[in-house]
Amino acid sequence: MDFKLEIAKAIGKASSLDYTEVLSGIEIPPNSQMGDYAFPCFRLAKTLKKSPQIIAQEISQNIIKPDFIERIEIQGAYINLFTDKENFAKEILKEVLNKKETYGSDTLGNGKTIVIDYSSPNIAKPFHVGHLRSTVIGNAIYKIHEFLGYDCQGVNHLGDWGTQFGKLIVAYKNWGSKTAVEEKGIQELMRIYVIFHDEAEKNPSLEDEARGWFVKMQDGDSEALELWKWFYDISIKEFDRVYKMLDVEFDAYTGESFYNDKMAAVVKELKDKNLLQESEGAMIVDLEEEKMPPCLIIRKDGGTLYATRDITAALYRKNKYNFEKCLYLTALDQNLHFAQWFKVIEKMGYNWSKDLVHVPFGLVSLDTGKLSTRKGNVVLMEELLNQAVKETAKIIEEKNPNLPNKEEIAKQVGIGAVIFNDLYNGRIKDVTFSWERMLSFEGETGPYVQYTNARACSVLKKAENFNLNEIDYSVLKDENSVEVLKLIYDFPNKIKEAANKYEPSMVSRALVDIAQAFNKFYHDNPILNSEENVKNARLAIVLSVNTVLTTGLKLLGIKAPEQM
RNA sequence: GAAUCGGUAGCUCAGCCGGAUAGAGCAACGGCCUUCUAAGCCGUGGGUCGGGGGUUCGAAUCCCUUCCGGUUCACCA
Repeated sequence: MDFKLEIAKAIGKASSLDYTEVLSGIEIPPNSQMGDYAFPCFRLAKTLKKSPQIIAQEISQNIIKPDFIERIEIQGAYINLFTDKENFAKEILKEVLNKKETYGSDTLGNGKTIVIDYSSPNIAKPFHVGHLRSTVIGNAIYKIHEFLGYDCQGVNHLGDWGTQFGKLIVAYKNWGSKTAVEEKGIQELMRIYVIFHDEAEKNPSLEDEARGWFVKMQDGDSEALELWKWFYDISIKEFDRVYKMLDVEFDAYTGESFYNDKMAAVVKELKDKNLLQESEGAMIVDLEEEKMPPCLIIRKDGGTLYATRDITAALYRKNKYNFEKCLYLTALDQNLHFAQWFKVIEKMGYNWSKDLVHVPFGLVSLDTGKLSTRKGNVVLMEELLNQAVKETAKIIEEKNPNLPNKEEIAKQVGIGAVIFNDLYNGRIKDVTFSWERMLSFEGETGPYVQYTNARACSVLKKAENFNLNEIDYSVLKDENSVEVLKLIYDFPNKIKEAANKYEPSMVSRALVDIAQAFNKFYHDNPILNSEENVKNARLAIVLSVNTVLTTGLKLLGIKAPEQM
C-alpha cells in the first residue's frame, strides 16, 4: 500500500484540494516523535486567506482517518500523522515475505528497451582503475533497470579503432617483436606505444606514418588488419579476466571497428542533408548557432573521428534496438563531445536525439597526480582486485578462521568492497584513488552490508524452522523494529529513484541505512531466545532484511555471502 | 576568455523539485563480547552549509553576483 498516497487522498477530501497537489507537500518529519508523515499548511495560507495554523486545525477536524493511521496531531502549521505500528508492520512484512526476491521489482519498464554503453576500454591499453567507474556504474544501472522490467542491452563500445592503432603498428614495426608481444601481452604493447610517443616528439613524421596506417586499416589493407586483429585478441583475453572477476557481462562487444563499413552511409546522409561543410581541409558540422565548437566528422587526410563513429553507432542502435533510451557511461570530461554529436543527430532530423543520454561521472586521479597510462601513473585493475582479495583473506584468518570456502568468500567480499566503494558516492564527484579507502571494511562499506546480511543469515539458519503464517505484529512496535520496517518499506522507491537519476548510490545508501538500522535492532533485541510469538515476529524482520540486502547487493553487482 | 562539474564537521561524503533542532562514516577519546558472527553496538567532542546580495512566512536547498578547485574547448578517444 502506498501510505503517502492514501494520506494525500484523505487530506484532499478534507480540504477540497487536489490530492496530487497534496501529495507533493507531504513529508517525513525529522524525527519519529513528531510523527511518521506530516503535511505543512503554510503554502495554503495565501489562497485560503487564513492562518496556516487554522487551516491545519480545520483539515484535521474534517479528515477521515485511514485505517493505518493511529492518530493525528497538530503542531503549529503542521499536521502530523502517526501510523498504527502494528498495521504498518503487517502491511510491509506481508508484502516482503510474499514477494521475496521480487520485492522492489516493477513492471514499469516492460516492453521498453534501454541500451547502456559502458566500460568501453581501449584495446592495447591496460585495464586500470580509471575504467572501474564506467564498468561498475554501468553494470549497476543495467541491473537496476532490468529489475524494473526494462529490456537492457549492455554494449561494450571498445576503443578498438582509430589512429592509436596506426601508432601501434608503426611502433611494432620499429621496436616490437612477435615473441615479446606473445609473452607479455598488453604490457608489451604498452611499452612500444610509449616508445612511439617519445620518438614522435623528436620526429613528427612518425605521426603521419601512423595516420597513414590507420587509413590503410579503414581501406581494408590486409597486413594492417591482421596486426590489428592480433592486438585485439590479446587485449580481449586480458579484459575478460577482469570482467570475470567483477562478474560483469555484456550483450554486445560492438566496438568502434564494428562501424568502419557503416560510416560512409552516414557521412553521405550528412552531406545530403546539407549539414556537412569544409573547414580547414576537414569536414565538419557547424554548431555556431548552438554556441558550440564545430563537430569534426572527417579529418583532412580522410580519417574518421570519434564523433563519426558515435553518430554511426547511435543510428545503428536505434535501428537495431529501437531503444527508449541509450545511455553513455563516460567520464565528465567528455561532456562537450556528447553535447556536440547529440546535436548533430538532432539536426539530422531525428527526434529521438532526446533519448540519448550522457551519464557522466567524476574523474579518477591518483594521489601522485593524473592517471596516465603513458607515464605509468596507473593502478591496474587486476592488481587492485587481487590486493583487495588478499586483504580480505587476512581479515578472515583473523576473525573467522574456521569459515568454510574461505577463498571464494574472500573474493566475494574483497571485490564487493571495491565495487561498493565506487558506487557509494554520487557519481559526479571526482575521486582520488586511495588504497586505504579501497581496503577499509568498516562503516559505510560493502563488507559492512555483507556482514550485516551474513548475521541475518546466521540467525535464520539457527532458527531452523519457524512459523511465519501467524505473526503477532503487535510485538514489533518498538523504535528499532519500526525504523527497520520504514526503511524496508521505502526501498522500492529508492530503486526507482536510482533508475530515474541513473544513480546507483541511491541503492548503496539505502543498503547502509537498512544495515545500520538492523544492526541496532539486532543488538538490542534478542531473537532466538525470545518467547515464541516475539521470536517469530522478529524472525520475519530478519528474513525481510536478508531479502532486501541480498536484492540490493545484487543490483549493485555484489555477492551476498551467507557466511563471512 | 567561454562552457561545464564541484565547494556542507579534521578527512570522505549524504541532504539540494524550499519546511520543524543540518546528518553518516572515517579519524580522536571513553564504554560494551560466559547470550543469536565485535567486519558490530553505545556515548563524547567537532559546523559562519566558500563569501555577499535577493526571493519567501521559512533558504544548505531557488535567483543574481563573487571567490576557490577539477575538466573541456579542431582533426586523440
